Amino acid sequence: MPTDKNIDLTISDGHASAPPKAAKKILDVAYDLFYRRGIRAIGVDEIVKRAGVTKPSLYRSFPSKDELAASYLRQYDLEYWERFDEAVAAHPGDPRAQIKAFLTRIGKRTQVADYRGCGMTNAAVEYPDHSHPARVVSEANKQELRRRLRGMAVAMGAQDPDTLGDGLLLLIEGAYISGQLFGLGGPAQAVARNADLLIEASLKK
Amino acid sequence: MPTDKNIDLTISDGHASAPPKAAKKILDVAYDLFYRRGIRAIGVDEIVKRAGVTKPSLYRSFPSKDELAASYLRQYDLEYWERFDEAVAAHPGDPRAQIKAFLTRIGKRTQVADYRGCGMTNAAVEYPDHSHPARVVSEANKQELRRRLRGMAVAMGAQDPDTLGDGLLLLIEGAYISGQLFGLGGPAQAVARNADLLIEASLKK
DNA sequence: ATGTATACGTACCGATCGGTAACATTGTCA
DNA sequence: TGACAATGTTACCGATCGGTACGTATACAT
Repeated sequence: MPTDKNIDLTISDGHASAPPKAAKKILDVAYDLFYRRGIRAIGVDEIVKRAGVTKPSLYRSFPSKDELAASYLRQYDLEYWERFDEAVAAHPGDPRAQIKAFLTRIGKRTQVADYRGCGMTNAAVEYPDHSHPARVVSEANKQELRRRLRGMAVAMGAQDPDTLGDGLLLLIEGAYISGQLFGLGGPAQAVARNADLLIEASLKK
Repeated sequence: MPTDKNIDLTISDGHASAPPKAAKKILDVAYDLFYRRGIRAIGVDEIVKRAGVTKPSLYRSFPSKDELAASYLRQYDLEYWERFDEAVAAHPGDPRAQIKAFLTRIGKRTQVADYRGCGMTNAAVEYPDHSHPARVVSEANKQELRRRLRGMAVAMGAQDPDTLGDGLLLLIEGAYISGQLFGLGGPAQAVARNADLLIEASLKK
């Protein structure tokens, strides 16, 4: 294989600062593989092969496969809140519209073949042990989601904000899971509609 | 086919007339291990060791580990619909109360330490490949759940029964997942309350 | 040019994975 | 007693698992 090491060293990087490039390629490939096929299903050999690097390179940047999985989820966490904040920013001061926008987006994303749900949720299912590095990241992400949803339920003026926030979380998690269980035409496409019904029923009258 | 169906009808009492069947012990142990710690996380060696049998015994009763996992889920399916039908039978002719009973039970089950959610859901997360034997069982179970919930939504007199049925399914799946993510005090304890709110908001007026 | 630090590659480790071959032992029933 | 089916015993297979010892190449500052 003529994988010349000089051709793709710089991926149109802005400046000449040189954080390790192998680490980025590894994390990118691991992200894709872990998300699509599951963490336990992917071996480190496949990661380094697809990344065009070698195993020692992986273990110089990451202490273990478990820690690589945690890094994958930390990256996932960043992008997750980016999407969340986009929905929030699109409707300033209107939490109900923010939720609707976020859920509509989720509902759309679930309606593609081979949708794989939420990487955080999936990782928690794969690693029941609460002390696993990947699970720690996953649980923190979900705690934060709960916190935000309950806060938005307060801002919406719900009679029982905690119950509404938790109800929205249940609908969201249900969408992630049933999206990958049912594929196209599944229940996840109804998540925004149901959330809006639930919100309507939960407001102070 | 060397292995017959081997459906147990062991009398299995204190007398020496019924040798405990290896297949049953294997399936019982696999059930417990697969459910609590995940299918991919458990090796066949651990199963046979805990079952007090040997590996050839496992492979005389089950063609492969994947098929053993499918058998585990078929057993899970049986017990799942037993619990479902119990809630239904407790409130004849009252689908709303049936749902409430079923969801109250789920909400309670989630409020224990180390709750592990739904074995069907977990298996689907562990095996994204739709052709995997375990996933086939899992998807069939969820299709049936969707069918029943939509039917009950019709019987409740919902304005849009399919939407309500799917909304209930999302809440249920959300409870399974968030139950194992949050543990005690998590959002899953609010599943019955939210389902009732959603039902109330979905009925014809 | 040379030292030094960093990035990378070759080759390998022991353990475990799912699965099997060949044979010995047991209990049951005819 | 003989036949049969189920299970146990031991040893083994190739593949893959996560992880590492150790030598080599490149970059840069002196």
